[in-house]
Amino acid sequence: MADTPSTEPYKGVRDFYPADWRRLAGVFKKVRGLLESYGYEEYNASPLERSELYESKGNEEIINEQTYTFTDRGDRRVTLRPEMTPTLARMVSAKRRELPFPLRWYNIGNRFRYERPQRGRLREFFQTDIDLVGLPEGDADIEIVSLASAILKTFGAKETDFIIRINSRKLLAAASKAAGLDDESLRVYWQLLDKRSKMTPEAFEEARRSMPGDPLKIVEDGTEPAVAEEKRKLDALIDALAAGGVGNAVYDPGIVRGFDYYTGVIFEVFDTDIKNPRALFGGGRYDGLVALFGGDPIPAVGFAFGDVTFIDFLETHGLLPGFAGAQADLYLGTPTADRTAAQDFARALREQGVRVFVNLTDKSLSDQIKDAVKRGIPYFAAVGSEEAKSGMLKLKTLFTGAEESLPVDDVASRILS
RNA sequence: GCGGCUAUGGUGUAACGGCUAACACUGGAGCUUGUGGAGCUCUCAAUCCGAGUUCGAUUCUCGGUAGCCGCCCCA
Repeated sequence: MADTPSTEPYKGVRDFYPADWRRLAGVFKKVRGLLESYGYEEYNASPLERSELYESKGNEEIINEQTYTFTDRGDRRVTLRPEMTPTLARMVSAKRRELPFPLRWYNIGNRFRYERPQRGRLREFFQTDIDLVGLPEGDADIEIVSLASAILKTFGAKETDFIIRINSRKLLAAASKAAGLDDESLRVYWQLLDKRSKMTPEAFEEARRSMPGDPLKIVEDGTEPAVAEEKRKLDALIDALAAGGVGNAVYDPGIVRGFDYYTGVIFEVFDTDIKNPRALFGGGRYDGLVALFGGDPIPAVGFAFGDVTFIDFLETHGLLPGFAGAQADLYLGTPTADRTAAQDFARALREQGVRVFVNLTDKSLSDQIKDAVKRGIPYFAAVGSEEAKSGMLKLKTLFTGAEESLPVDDVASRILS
């Protein structure tokens, strides 16, 4: 008994039964439709990557403690991808001479993080990554932030349901330089900014005063020319977004983001519902990442969002579509063990695009109807010797109970209409 | 990595330290061999693991494990 395998999935990962997967796949389908309407193409790669891909960038603690990393039988160090951006940068760099820039690429796939599961955080989750590669700051940033907004709106979200908080790494860097902070105090200051939303205003002000310099003050004063210039560019971005129909983007000095590779605009999208304070989307400009593989830098901007927080958001706001669906349109019942007639009908109907399910059990016809109802299949017809002879089907609409006799050639158009 | 809460059939719940661990739903079989979801009957199925206290532990204690919720971190 001790060796009986558990039916539980591995810690922090999920099983997707057909009803679960239908829901998730339905959301993905809608996301794909929106992205493709903007000319974005889906790419993909293996979840297995060389560990070195993550070691030259990002943050040491994340790589060492928060990834699935192991050594394969050939002594190669392998990591299950925790994010897609390095893979994208690697792929872009590898074919930099032949790809038609700018690239509009997206990927929907699983990511792995070795950390303790809690609300909205699992060890495997699905993430959508959207990137625009090969254009400098400016219109590309506007398109990317607009896309984030468009995805939410295509699910029916209103601008009052979410807010886009924007900051700029260049602005942070210029202000920090002007404030004369050394690297260590800079790190502490950015951490403080990151925690601002979790602090009371008084606590934040007090912590801010205890720092050796105050970059935020320099931004607010606007007297330092280099800082004022970056702030002006950020304001221009927000104005351009508003002009393009994205009215809920705001400057937020508390947006910092954890990764070192961001070089320009950074942003996060939040639910305006205070019960759900987690970031829904996050991203920014990373102009230096592709150059890590050699060659000239290729500028890029993008963002990503995970399925767990996204679906939480949709549910919270009553925006999750039903995605009601059944495994088939028509259930062909078989009164006897001879199912050849039913199979013949099924083949003909499938060629006309009907999803047909043929009963293969020995259940009574009445149980077969119950089975069809339980499965949510909308139409039922029994096929036995009578039907084989006449070529007529008695098509029953299970939802209403109505039954009509149709020649088999008319069944497909009736069901699909 | 740190802390809090929880753990009983597949699911949701019940059981002053004391009888054969109860109920509902679900699953299976039947009433019903060419047409409905109901109803009725029967039936499968559980105290997370390991110590301890006790005459006796689902119940109390400790440890482990798992889940949830926070913290850290967050690509």
